[in-house]
Amino acid sequence: MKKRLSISDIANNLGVSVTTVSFILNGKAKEKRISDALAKRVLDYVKKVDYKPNQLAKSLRTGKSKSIGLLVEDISNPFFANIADRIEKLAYDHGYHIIYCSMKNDEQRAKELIQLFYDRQIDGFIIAPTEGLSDVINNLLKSSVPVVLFDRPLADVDTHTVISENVEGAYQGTMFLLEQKNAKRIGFVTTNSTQSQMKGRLEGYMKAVDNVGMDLLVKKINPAQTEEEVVSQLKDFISDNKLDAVLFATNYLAINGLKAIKQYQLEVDKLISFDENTTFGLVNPPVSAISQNIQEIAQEVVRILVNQIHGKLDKIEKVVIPCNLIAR
Amino acid sequence: MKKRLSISDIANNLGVSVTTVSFILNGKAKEKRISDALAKRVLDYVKKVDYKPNQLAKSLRTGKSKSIGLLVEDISNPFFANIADRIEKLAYDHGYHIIYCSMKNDEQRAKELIQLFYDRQIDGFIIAPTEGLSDVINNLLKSSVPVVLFDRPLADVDTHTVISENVEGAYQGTMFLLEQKNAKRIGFVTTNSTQSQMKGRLEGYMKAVDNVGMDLLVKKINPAQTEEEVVSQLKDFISDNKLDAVLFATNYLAINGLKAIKQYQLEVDKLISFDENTTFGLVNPPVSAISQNIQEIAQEVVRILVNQIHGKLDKIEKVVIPCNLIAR
DNA sequence: TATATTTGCTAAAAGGTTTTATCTTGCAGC
DNA sequence: GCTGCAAGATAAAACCTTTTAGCAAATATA
Repeated sequence: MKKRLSISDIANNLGVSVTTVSFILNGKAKEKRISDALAKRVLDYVKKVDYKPNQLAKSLRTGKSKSIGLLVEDISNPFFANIADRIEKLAYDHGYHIIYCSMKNDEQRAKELIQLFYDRQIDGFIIAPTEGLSDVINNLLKSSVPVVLFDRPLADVDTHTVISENVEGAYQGTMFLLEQKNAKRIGFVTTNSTQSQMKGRLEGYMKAVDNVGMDLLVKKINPAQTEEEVVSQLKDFISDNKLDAVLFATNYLAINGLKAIKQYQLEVDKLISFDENTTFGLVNPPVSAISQNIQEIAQEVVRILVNQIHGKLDKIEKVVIPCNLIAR
Repeated sequence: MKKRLSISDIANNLGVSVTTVSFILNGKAKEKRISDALAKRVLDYVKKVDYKPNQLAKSLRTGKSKSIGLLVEDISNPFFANIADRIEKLAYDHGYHIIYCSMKNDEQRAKELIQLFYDRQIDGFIIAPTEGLSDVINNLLKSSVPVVLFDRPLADVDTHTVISENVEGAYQGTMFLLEQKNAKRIGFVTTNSTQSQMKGRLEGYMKAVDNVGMDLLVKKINPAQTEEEVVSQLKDFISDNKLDAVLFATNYLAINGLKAIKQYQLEVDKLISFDENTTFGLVNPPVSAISQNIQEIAQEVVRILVNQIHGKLDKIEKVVIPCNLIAR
């Protein structure tokens, strides 16, 4: 295993000082009055031997690591997977790379990970937080570490956030069921979590239903249950309440709803869900979608974080991105 | 912004040497004959002030970073997203964390990323490679960097690999269509890539069809095309060849096949696809699946890589994991 | 009593950068 | 012949660890 070249190897081999090589490599040749001739000689040699600086040493010295920590609940959820994919690409274009992690309901582990990332001098964090994370995120902020939250803000954390227009999205989705689908009894299925995006969606549903004086029909599912339990509860909810339409607050619930409908041959056929899914047009009944604008969310998240890292942000930004309704 | 404590701050504040603190912190107190009293004093103090060692400095000194690079084609593909999720968890249990990246057909970028990860002294790589990556991976191996490939080996790269039993899986899938579904004309849809997993699946299909002397009906799709083009080609393939059954070599193709079937109301109703998808039971016609054993693949990948990093592996391991047939 | 050995601890180098402060030389101005 | 300044380069400190080699005192051995 060939030992890697260091900057001092370069300096020795060329008979110049380490400082000089460093200046040239960092584009400070002019500023530091290194002669063009020498600069060229160094650059040529560096290219010839394919020298690459040790990033660890660089980071240690500068305190910057050119990397961003991305924490989501579950990378195998298509919404997060897609957004991770976009964020990764955008960050790369800014010269940052992503260290990601999924937290999977394990708060203890999430905290450890944030600490771990912090120990690696990560330049900033992008987090779709769970509720117990307020303290540790506030600690980051206290240490002036840039943090952007997305998907859901935390009530007691005051930092940049990028979220979807959940209330309006759910409102439009419900109105779609009312006006286009002529629904009479619309159920709303959500989780028992108190995450803000879920509250927003419930609010939008309620607003629309209240508008027309329809009954509020809400089911809160505990996602910790087995799939069978969830499916069976959804069946009961749909049939007990004689629903002809359902708004699902998230993808995962819609899919379990479809399973219930198929398995128990339920009548309900006017469905809409938050978050698009490639197969929503293929299932029976088809599922319309309130689609979050993933590309735009990713763009804003990265823009804000990078600006903040570069110190170009003075006030806290709270961005809200509209959703698209995909009618089916 | 409070400056972070360093080990020398600890040493100064306690009036002991840096060396001593380091030894104690690294559990070498006994071995280095530090008195229990002092060890306790240091540990108590470290806990009290919540000191965390700087991982960069640690890595710089030891040459180990306790991190693993995971490179896949596209993290938003559910197969990769799920496997990434599992790998991440298993690696964490071994004290490693994952730096992931999706390469998105951009070979140039993939090469840069591998170099970048290498520059950060990543302890090992897990890669689902594309074909142009042979050289750069061989370079890693030449520098004795541990590498495990999964999903698809590369013909000209000799390292550890974990793959599914593609030939057998496709064979069983085809036999299922023949024997259980009583299929008469079975088409096989794959991509135009020459990746080894695709070759294996084709081989399994051919073996089964040849067995019974049926016609070979194969369509190779260029995935660079737009969705409409793909859907339209699939429609032509299915209707021109009067297929009554189709085996899709991958998830993405099956979904486009379903779109073609729905959009053009095709007759074909005996479908099976590589890779499971939550909605395959909900669509019409339902899609059976040749499901790769994601948990086991992740386990083997991590086991091999960690062993290799720890120098516990002398020979090259080539692991093949069976698939499960999910009949619908 | 003199010599080994053990105990308990530490100085300093090493790892590879960046950056501050400084050094030498040549030249212009007077 | 002196001063001041610019050009062109560099030595050394700093970032924070780990680890080698070794020191001083106490204890054991002969």
